[in-house]
Amino acid sequence: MNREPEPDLDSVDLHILTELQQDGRMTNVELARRVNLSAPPCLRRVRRLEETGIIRGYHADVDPVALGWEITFFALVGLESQKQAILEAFEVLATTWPEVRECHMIRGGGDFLLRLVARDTAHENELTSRLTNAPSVLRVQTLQTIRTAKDAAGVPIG
Amino acid sequence: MNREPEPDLDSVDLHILTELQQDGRMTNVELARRVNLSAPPCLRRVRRLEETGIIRGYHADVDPVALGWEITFFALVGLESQKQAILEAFEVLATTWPEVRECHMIRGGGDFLLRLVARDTAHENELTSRLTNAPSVLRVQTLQTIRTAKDAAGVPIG
DNA sequence: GCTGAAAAGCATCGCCT
DNA sequence: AGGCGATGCTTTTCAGC
Repeated sequence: MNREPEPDLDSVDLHILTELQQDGRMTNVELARRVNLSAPPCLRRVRRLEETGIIRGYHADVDPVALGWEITFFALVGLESQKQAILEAFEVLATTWPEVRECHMIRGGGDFLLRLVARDTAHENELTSRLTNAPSVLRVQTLQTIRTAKDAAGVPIG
Repeated sequence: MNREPEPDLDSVDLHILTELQQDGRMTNVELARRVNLSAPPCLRRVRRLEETGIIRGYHADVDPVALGWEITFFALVGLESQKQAILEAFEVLATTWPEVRECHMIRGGGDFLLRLVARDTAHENELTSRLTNAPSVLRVQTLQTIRTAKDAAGVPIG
């Protein structure tokens, strides 16, 4: 799990990453077949990609609506100060809420972009006002997703 | 792959989803051990979750920086019209670019929130101006991520 | 809807190229 | 580095509770 010096990836590695990004539960035998390798060297490559931190993990992609999370929304939150302590306090608050799934600090000072899920409109309103009333929060702009045209896993490869 | 009527999930199903959301490559035997089941019923439950579309897939989580995508940013794009044809044309454009990883239509009319990756600052600037100059685009506000405090897979369970 | 046994398939190792 | 063959697990099916 280092974060280091560009561990040269050849085209087979990139092919492996493409496949696993698309289907992370594929068996090693199937993966090997797709990248034209026999199973043992294929597995060795996968392990190396995991150990160097290029593959950070594998996750099931669960449908939020099926689990009762009807609303996905983003919130652009402006804080009243860019002081380190204020920013960190907000991060702690945001990352503690289970409904906050992502919390990104935005360049330019004192802003955060959050992705949240809510069970319904009332819950969304409650989350928004909890955000608005949180310490040091100046403004909250909610961006409610009505349609997701693309939600690609990971990054482009190749 | 239906999108249907609340297929009642018991606590074991929720436990399975929690585990696979966290480690999507866990073997079925290990999963069964964690949810206190023997392997066959555990596998049947996983298959059922997959078939009903509650589990939509599995993805390797690949480190963008390790693959040369140094910059992740969001773009809030305002269009000059809310006409269906204009919105759809923009969606087609956005989803076609490999650098656009997510494209969400935002409630309130004519806005999209995109998540993009770029190889470097020059590439980011190029993408931003390609967006700004795209047909029907009125304004583009970029939100560059400088720090991601939380990036949780999926949704809260339980 | 579970368990347990059994067959088939897979992961993984050591050795060779 | 990749491939082959052997071994021990894992997956998967099927009978029976």
